[in-house]
Amino acid sequence: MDSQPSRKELSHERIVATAARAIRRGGFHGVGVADIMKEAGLTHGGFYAHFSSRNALLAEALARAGRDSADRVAQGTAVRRTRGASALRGFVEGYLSDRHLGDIEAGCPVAALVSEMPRQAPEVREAAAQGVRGLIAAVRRALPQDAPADSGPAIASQLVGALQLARALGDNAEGQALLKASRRALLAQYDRQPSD
Amino acid sequence: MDSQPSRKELSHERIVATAARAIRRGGFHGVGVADIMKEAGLTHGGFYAHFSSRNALLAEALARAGRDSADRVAQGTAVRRTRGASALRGFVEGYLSDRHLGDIEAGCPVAALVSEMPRQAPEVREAAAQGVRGLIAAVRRALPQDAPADSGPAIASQLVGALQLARALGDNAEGQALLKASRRALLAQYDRQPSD
DNA sequence: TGTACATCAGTGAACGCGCGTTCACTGATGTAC
DNA sequence: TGTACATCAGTGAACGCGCGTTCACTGATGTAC
Repeated sequence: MDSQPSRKELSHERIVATAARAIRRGGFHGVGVADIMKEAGLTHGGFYAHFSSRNALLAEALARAGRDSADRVAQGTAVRRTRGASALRGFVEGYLSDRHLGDIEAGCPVAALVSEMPRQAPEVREAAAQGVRGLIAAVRRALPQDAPADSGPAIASQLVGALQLARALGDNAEGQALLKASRRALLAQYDRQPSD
Repeated sequence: MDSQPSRKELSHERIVATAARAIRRGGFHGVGVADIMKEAGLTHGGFYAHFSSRNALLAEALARAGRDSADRVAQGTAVRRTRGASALRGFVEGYLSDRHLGDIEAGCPVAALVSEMPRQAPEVREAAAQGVRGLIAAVRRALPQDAPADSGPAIASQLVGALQLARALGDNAEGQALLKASRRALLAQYDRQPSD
């Protein structure tokens, strides 16, 4: 198995990881092939030895961003659980945290990119749809067993929407206030142990 | 008063209206100055007699899109109210309708553009923040007087998020199902006369 | 263990293209007498 | 009412620039004997 990644595989990996951050920071249109290659420590000429097109990289980077972000969210949720929070509370407080508000680059790619998704090429859209499905599934996993079936998509919508609206208002008091209001409303409705 | 708009004012108006649709269709990066001017029946050379920069147009177009969309939503809500729906139900069913799902171009600019907003130039961001505030205010107006203060931002988040996630999944059964789930969850929580 | 050669990953110049912006000019509109 | 001129809105060519993509080449890695 891939115990010894080749030099090329290492470069590929590095390019994808760089792009995964870059698209969340600058949007799908925001960063060019040359920028990404440079940030990965390479020159742009070698790009097409790794990817058949710019869109192929975008699709791969989006999938990668989704995995990275899911790991991060799961980790944050776990930490909050050890402090006694329910799974849902842990998830919501992590996702709608001031930290996530400010850290687009390492945050949820769905929140960073959704409104651009419908305008992407088919291969990118497919990766985007997978990202959305993955987020909904993650929310569902954090819900109690007896939660109504509709609440997965509904909560995912609220999480994504709130983070985006807050970011549009700015990483400041106004944005943070919106985040806090959404956290409260969400937890008041779905969580068994209201506090905060 | 401006009873007789000059020829130039008419052109200006036409450019802004065209751009207001174009940015929702193609995103802030998706349409160029020349495209918009052409679609408005002009040549691109005259652009800078109307706007100091491309960003100035984007800001104006965004504000215009917000007003147009608010009018449309208010109208749809009014129609639903005559059929006996509560203000909130009318609002939610209009905003999360299959029609709105498919009609990005004439729909809510916040849903069409939020995730791109934080990456825009200051003047565009300001118009964007106003759009978000306007949407939250519109939601608040549709809420019963005794609704908790947090629910305005929370519901606005859910509306914007759901429409976007549905669009990312596609204007098809999957997207429509997500929309329906969100409608249900929202109305079950906030509306007094559950049905559907 | 060392040499000769083939393979491979990455380089950097070049391409065609579309973009935002500028500007000298034209033709239409409106005003002065 | 008609002519002469000034103002104004819009035209179309041109600019510099950055982008995605291609390609001939280089230097390093790995294999054969």
